[in-house]
Amino acid sequence: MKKSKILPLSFYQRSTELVARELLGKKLCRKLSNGKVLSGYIVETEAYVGLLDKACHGFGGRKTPRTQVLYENGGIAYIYFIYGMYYCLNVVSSKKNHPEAVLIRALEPCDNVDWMKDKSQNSINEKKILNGPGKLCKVLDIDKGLNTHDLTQNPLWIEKGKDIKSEAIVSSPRINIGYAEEWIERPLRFSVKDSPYISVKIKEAK
DNA sequence: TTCCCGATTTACT
DNA sequence: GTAAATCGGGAAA
Repeated sequence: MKKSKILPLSFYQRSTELVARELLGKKLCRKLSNGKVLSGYIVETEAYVGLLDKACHGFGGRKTPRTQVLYENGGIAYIYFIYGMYYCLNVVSSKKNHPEAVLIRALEPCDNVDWMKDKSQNSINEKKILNGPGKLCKVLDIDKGLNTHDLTQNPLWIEKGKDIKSEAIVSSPRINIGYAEEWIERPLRFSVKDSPYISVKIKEAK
C-alpha cells in the first residue's frame, strides 16, 4: 500500500493564515458522479479568521445554521451561496469552536482540462476556467450538497501538489469585502507570484 | 414575516 | 468604468 498523497486532517487544524499559505500549490481533486476526476493546483486563497474578522461569517461569535460548520474542527468543506447565483468553496481550518476558514479563489487546471473548458463554456482560454471562486465551483460541480464534506474523502479532496517556494508567495488585501472596515486592507489573501491563473490582478505597490 | 444585502460574474456604456 | 442578474441568510420587528 503506497503512502497516501492526501493531506491529513492535522494539516488543516493549525493557524488559518498558515493553512491558507500552505494550500498554494496543493492539488484540489473532484470526482464526478460519472467517475471522471477533475483537478487543479490551488494558486489563490484568502484567510477568514473568525471572531475578530469583520469579513468572516463567524464574526463576533455569530452562530447560525449556515455558519455552524465553521466552528467544527478543520479539514471539512464550507460551501455557501452568494449573490443568488454562485457557490464558494472554503476549507474550514483551526480547531473546534474557532470559526475560521480559507476561501479557495482560483485554480490552475490540471486533469481533464478539455472537459472543464467545455463545462465553463470558455474553450479558448484555459487560464480563465477556474480563476474565481464562483466559477471554479460551477466547473467542478460543487454545491451545497458538499457542505461539511470531509476533505480527506471522495468525491472531493486535496492532495500534495507542486512545491511553491516561499519567495513565490505574495500576500495582498482580500477581494470584495468593502463592508469589513479596518479589515479591508489586511493582507490575508495569498497567491502564487506571477501566476496567470489568479482571479483579480494584484495592485502593484509603488 | 419582512426587508436588506452580499467572500461574484458578465455584459455593457 | 458601472450595472444587472437573482435568492438565501441574517437581523429586525
